[in-house]
Amino acid sequence: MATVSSAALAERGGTTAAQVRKDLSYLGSFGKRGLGYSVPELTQVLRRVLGLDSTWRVALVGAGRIGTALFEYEPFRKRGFAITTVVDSDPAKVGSRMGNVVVRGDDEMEQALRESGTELVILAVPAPVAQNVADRAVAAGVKAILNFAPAQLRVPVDVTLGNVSMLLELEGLSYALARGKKG
Amino acid sequence: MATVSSAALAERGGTTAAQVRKDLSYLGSFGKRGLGYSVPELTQVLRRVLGLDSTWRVALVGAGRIGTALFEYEPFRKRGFAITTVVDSDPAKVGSRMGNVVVRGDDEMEQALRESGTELVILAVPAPVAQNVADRAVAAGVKAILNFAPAQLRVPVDVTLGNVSMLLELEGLSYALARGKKG
DNA sequence: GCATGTGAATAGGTTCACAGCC
DNA sequence: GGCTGTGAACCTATTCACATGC
Repeated sequence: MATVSSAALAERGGTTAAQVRKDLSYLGSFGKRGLGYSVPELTQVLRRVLGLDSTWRVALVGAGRIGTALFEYEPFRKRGFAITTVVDSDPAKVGSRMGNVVVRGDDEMEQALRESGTELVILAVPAPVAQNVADRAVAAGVKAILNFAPAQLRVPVDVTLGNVSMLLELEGLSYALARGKKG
Repeated sequence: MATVSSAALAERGGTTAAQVRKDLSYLGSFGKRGLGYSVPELTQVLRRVLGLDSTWRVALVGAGRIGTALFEYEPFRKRGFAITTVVDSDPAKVGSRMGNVVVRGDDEMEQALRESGTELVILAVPAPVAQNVADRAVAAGVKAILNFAPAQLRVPVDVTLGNVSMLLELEGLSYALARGKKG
């Protein structure tokens, strides 16, 4: 059984079979009618499309509690996202090691990003400074930012921004709880 | 100037004025034509609707790196989300203190959730055990779960599930980078 | 026979545009 | 005059349903 049906994928992913088929159809038609999708072929196609077969230079800016946790976050490593540059503004941390990466100072950020050829920055800094750090990262040639700060960042169109909104999610649950009491 | 226009809100929030007006219109019509929205009134309404004037009992399950970081995450505290129960499966951690909260063992989880009257659980456990822990939390009366594990959880309809998908976001950026190289 | 791939139908959500009110 | 509130137009995304091919 090296094959999987759209219904099975939907079941796992919490969506519908039609949705799965429609989405996959945009990547070409490599399903076998009457059978389903070949698992090896499917993984290969998805890895390629998602760019998971390439290796991106990833830098972590902000080595506070969240940043440190992300540095060692297993799911990132498992999928091949290795953080090779770390920047922090705390002088006490600069020069120390995280794994085998030496923490660079905030004033060296642009240089560190450029010399490592970083394409992707994980931004784990306090909200008030997030926009400023993002601007500097963009100026240093970064093409994608994963923002963990609860702040609405503005970036140029050629830079991709991803947000991890822990606070918004929590507020969403608060909303649901408040509604639930009523209804 | 204790008033703000939909255009100004849109500017800050990275959306459009029409969108802001449409959304706010569902909460009643408390804007003043020709002026905008009263800031105190707007904050009050939003706080009430989001349930931020209520205090929810929040428990943290999983006191690993991510969990510990969340426990001390400033934006949560600032908005009034205080974690008053912590559970971890590591015997070395059980009985130790985080702030002034004593860490409870995994086998005490249901009891700890029940005796604290927890409505909301922050789930910061490894993906393979996330569903099992979620099921147990639901059985213990939890009504909302904020899941940090890269896993698609299944919960009853009367339980609200929020996901913080760090890995998915990162994969999304990988996709954008891969596309960007081509186009 | 069974499951994909895909046009057609539907639903959902965003944008337009303007009447209404301050 | 300026800005909200909202029906209508529009656009995007999901669901349906079935012809197609293994």
